[in-house]
Amino acid sequence: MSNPLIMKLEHGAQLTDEDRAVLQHLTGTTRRVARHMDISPEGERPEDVHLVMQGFACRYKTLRDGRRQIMAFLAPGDFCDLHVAILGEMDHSIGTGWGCTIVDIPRSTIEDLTAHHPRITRALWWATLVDEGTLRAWLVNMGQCEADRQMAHLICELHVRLRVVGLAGNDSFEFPITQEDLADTLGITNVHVNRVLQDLRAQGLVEWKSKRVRIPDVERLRAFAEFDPKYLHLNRRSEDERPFWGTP
Amino acid sequence: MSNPLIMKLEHGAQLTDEDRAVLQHLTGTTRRVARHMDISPEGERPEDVHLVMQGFACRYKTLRDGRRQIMAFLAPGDFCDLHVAILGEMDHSIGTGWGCTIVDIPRSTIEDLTAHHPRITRALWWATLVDEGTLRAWLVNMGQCEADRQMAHLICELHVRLRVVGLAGNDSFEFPITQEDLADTLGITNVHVNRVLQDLRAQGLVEWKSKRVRIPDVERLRAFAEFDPKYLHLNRRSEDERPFWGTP
DNA sequence: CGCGAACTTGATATTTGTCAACTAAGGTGG
DNA sequence: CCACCTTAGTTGACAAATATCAAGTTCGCG
Repeated sequence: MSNPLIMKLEHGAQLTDEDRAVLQHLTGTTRRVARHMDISPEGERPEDVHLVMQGFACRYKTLRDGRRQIMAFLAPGDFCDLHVAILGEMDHSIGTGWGCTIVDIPRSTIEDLTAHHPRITRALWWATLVDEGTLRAWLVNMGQCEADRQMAHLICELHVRLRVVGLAGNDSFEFPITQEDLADTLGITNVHVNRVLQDLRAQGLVEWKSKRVRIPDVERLRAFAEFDPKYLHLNRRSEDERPFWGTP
Repeated sequence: MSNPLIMKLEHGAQLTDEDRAVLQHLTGTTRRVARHMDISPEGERPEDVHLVMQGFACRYKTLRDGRRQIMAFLAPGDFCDLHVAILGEMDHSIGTGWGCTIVDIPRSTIEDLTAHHPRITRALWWATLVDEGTLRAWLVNMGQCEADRQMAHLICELHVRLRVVGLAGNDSFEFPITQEDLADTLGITNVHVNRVLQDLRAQGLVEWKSKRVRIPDVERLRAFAEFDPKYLHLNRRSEDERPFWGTP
């Protein structure tokens, strides 16, 4: 079983075999979205809920003068717009930075799900609240840290999140993003991103070569970034402690 | 009727008279919390849900070296930690910057409420999702805007939010916060806050004298800040359009 | 192999931070 | 009601972080 949604939600609630079966058979249309396309543009009132199955999407907002801020990376197992129905319409856009596979799930399917499966409902709200916690962590990061710490923190976060869905090894993961996109994420220029990365490489904290990120010493990078994964609220952490924290 | 919680939730769902009556009689212990006190410290697993009734609280996180980032201002009608039970424990702190009145509501009371009043439940989730939208707006603001725009944007947001609960007039409101706290909010130094404020004053965009903020020309400030209140998802906006947008 | 996108580098400008002093405001005890 | 004292706000000189602009260089793909 390698459904990223299930792998993720296991960390947010105690699922039963029945819950897992229900999630495994969530029906929807699977489609491949090419790079630089919008999945769900700002202002729309989406009929479907969108779930990332493979690759990465991102939440972003474009300002009038063309500047762009990326507010979240959406990895496999992440919903793009789960509860947007309550708010009415999207106040930002969802795009694929680099191409990904999406499942479009009718809103009614989700409503069915939450009407009959309380543990799943709870897990879905857990995921939403973790998204909010992640946003808070990004805000702290952006407000209080210099660019090198910010970058390191982001890498640490991605490492943990991708491990949860089986997409990161002990010390590395694929992350096909340009330095320009990173700049729009951290709120700095692409030139500065480049310099910061070189600096991290020179310090031996990060290797980042052609879409693959490697972290030679996870503990050292976490210390540098003052990274504490608590905000991700991965409740089954005890089980995963060993693999998460690297070489035994 | 001037219960700020009801005034706010009216914007998130269609409440009935019965809903309003239930909210009006929400039971809890009212207490006054002095300035610079914590209502709900990081790491705690609070028994009660905390609702601000008067004055301001803030969500914040302190880093090891003492730097602090304020992530939200909590005004009358705002819950501090409504859904924290799902996450397990607080990943940040709630404090009173400047003294406020809080109602401690037992978690069981909230659970009763959501079990029997679907419209209220929906309104409470709406409030949580708006908090998340606000956080996204702050992130965009912080990532893409210079300090003067950030400050202007924050003032525009507070103006709208305080109008909703009847605490702001057409062009002014009370906001008892120090420049130091503002600095921790925008991620800049207090010295820079001071200079930015003087700049805004010189441009005639904002008056801010002894805890009272006045906006001589709301439209002009909004244009300067590129402020669009859509992210606050105030659904009854049509009714309020006139007073919100100033002189007819 | 060639072309466009992504990445890298250098020189310089702007924004913001740091430090340190000073002034104004508000609250308290005499 | 005043003197004092603490806190908040203001100012200036200078340093550091980051942006801007412009020109390479490398990489990956057709």
